[in-house]
Amino acid sequence: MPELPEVETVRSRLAPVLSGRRFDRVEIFDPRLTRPIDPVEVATELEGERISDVGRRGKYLVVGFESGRSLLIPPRMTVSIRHTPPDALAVDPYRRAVVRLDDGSDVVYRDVRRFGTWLVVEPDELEPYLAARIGGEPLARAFTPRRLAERLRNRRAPIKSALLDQRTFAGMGNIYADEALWRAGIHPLRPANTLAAEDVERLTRAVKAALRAGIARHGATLRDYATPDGRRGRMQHTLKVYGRSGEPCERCGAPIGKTRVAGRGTWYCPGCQRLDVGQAARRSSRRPSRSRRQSSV
DNA sequence: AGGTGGACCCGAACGC
DNA sequence: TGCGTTCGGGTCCACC
Repeated sequence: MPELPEVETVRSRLAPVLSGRRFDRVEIFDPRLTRPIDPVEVATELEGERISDVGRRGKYLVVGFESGRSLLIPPRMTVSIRHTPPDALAVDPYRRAVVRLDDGSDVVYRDVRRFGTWLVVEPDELEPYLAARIGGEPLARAFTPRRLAERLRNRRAPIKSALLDQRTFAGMGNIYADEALWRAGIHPLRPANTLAAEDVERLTRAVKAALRAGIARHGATLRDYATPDGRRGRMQHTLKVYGRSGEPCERCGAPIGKTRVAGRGTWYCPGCQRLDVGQAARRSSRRPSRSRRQSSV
């Protein structure tokens, strides 16, 4: 499920090869992709547009054109985007769109579950559209413990629910939320507004570290996700808790547990992500030095 | 108003 | 072996 690290990996691979290229021919095979707008209308609109940049906001891929328009692509669950020589890939039933660029190469868009969408927005529509849906970028300098604390202050929901809410900040999904909470030593069910300043500080660092780890390994390929050149990510090999029920926590040795939060499968360490009060004292007694614990985050 | 759960999708995993 | 059922997960939306 593409989250920020996966979308960022796709963006960084596509940007150098797409920038300056023109959409020569656009074929959309699935009307759901552009619903409620007619796919032929969207395809016609896109043909002739020249790409100025390939950006990202949260989990949205943002293809910017020289005209000032943008193509917004949230990959949701099962999208993969490949950049290939012309007609290089075998046709498969989940191919939803193909763009032929003016250098003859193809951008092939695949989506098994059809949750992904394409939306063309005018220059003045982009920011309002995004602002209504997502908060700030967690890897930006402006994402500080103070900022995060503000976003969590009035929220009684479990901290994991708050992390999955894209308006808290943009880009967390189910995998990296669990990973960040493990790194911060915070139980996923902890009410967000009960985090102490120190907890929020650790969580801020943990969020950045978890996302950066994902980017460094080109994302996590659990099933459908692939980089634009067709390779798998490597992050799935180094996840600390996600999908690891019963395996020993690498920090305290307790078997990783699984529960359900906000309707999502949720993995955590019952040993070092305690829900009860007094957890901070117990946790710090497990680790000799504070600086060492921070370095693991 | 904040929070929760169903709908949308469809392959994989599971159960009988 | 084969079939029906359940699961999962990002986002929107109805409902509490």
